[in-house]
Amino acid sequence: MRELYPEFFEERREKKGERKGLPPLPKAEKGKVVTRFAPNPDGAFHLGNARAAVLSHEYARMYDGKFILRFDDTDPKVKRPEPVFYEWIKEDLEWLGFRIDEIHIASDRLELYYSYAEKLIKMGKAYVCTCKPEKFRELRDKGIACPHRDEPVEVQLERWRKMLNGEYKEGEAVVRIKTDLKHPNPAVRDWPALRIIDNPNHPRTGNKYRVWPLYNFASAIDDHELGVTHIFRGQEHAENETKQRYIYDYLGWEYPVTVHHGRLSIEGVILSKSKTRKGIKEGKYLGWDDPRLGTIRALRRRGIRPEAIRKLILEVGLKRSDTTISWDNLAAINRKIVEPIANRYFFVADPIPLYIEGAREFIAEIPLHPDYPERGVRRLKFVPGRPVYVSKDDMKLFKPGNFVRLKDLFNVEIVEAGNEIRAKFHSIDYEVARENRWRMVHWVTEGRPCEVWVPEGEELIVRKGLLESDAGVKVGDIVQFERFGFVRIDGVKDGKVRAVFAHK
RNA sequence: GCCCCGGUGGUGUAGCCCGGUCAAACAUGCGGGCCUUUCGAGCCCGCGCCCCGGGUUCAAAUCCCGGCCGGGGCACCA
Repeated sequence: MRELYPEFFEERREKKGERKGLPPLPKAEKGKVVTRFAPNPDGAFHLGNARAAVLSHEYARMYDGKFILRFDDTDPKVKRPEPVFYEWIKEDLEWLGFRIDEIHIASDRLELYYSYAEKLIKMGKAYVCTCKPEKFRELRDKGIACPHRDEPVEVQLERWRKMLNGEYKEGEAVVRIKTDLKHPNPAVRDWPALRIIDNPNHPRTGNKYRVWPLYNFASAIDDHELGVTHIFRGQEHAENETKQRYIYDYLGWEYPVTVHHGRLSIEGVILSKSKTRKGIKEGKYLGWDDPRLGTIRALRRRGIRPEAIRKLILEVGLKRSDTTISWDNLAAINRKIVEPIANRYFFVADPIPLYIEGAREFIAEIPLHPDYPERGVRRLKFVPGRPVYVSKDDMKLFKPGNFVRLKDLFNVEIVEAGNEIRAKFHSIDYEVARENRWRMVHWVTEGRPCEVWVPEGEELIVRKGLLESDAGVKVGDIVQFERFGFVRIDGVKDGKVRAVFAHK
């Protein structure tokens, strides 16, 4: 069939073919796409945020456009920004391989928001409401205008001045955007745009400003002012669009194209900012880069490569439903990237001495990477009378009468197995082990102390053991501990090595 | 309670807009085999999915209605 009518199958593939990369973006023109990523610097950047960031950046590049990083740091109180996170977020984005074309910080732009607030008040599209919050909510739920809504512009401007000059205290006045009071969603009705914070003590502006815009106001204005054409954000923002569109309509602006994606999480990895912050405070987590966490820094610390994160997010795409991917999935992507670069070493977890009788001195030469002999070898020296160490994990193989091959060394017969193991030399050749299907184990002679941190859900398991003594590892290396898994070297101190487990 | 979204193998996606070529594709996972001085990588074989019920139609994963399940929003947070 296929041979007779190749065109037929060709055509079919085109119509229903595989999607390569991201689908085209609506209303996107080469060179004119502007996207942005707008985090609040109140915590570390994590995989969940990375979805919006990667999509935004990827599309900006796909269309030769511009990618903007904007810090939405307009809440000095509830979600307080911290100086360190401005730096970290930028670093993490760069680590992911992003080219950031512009950086803007909302807290630098307060005067801009003020000018638009005033403009909207003058237009009669916004007003200063001095209702108690509960009172307003009550009216709003009934679809009734609050007493301040329809007062003349001069009165509104006077109140606005009082907000700015401090005559109103925190909680006493708020600027609201007029909307349809009968809007089916009560949250949309006359939503708040700017509020007062008495002692903001903002990390960047201190107490210079007391009137702060709320997210929907600042974001709506900035997206327009910065020329953003396409917005990618989580579906939790879908209803904010309804609110923001009022401003766009009043000012005659065109609303950007929006894509709402679902939430992205990884099974068994903690993402929540508040949970993380709490855990750190209580000493449960070591910090924002604790390997159990899903922050970009934590993933990096575990040896996850930036390409893997990007590829994962692109694979998940723009689906609107939430996705929880399994660690296996990320691991599979990462393994392909890391496998060719990771040199091999023997790490023996929970070492047990193995005494061998009848063997001569022998030096095992093992390639650093089996596929790249040019990288050289490591040498492990066996000395008669001195034990080698094997892992307790392999204990089931060490039964008297069993044969095992010490990888790249020789074959032995187990004589006795307990807190230490006795064996006698059998033969050198690998072929013998292979023909008899003897299992192979890794080992070290002296070894240097090494511990591997293995994150498992809420637990961080520390595997202590011995790493081959001459292993030339340095911090940041991603290596494979043979038969154990891929790890990233996290610290080397006084010859002691600490590694963080990535995956098998 | 009200207002939005979603629901394709164990997991993640493609296909749905424009019904047939979809007893459904890709990746991962799992089982088995080959190869290999790693239980790694690679190669081969196998397993496994259209939430349910109606309707429209010659024909439905795809369109319509209802149900069920899941997520999100309903802050002077972002």
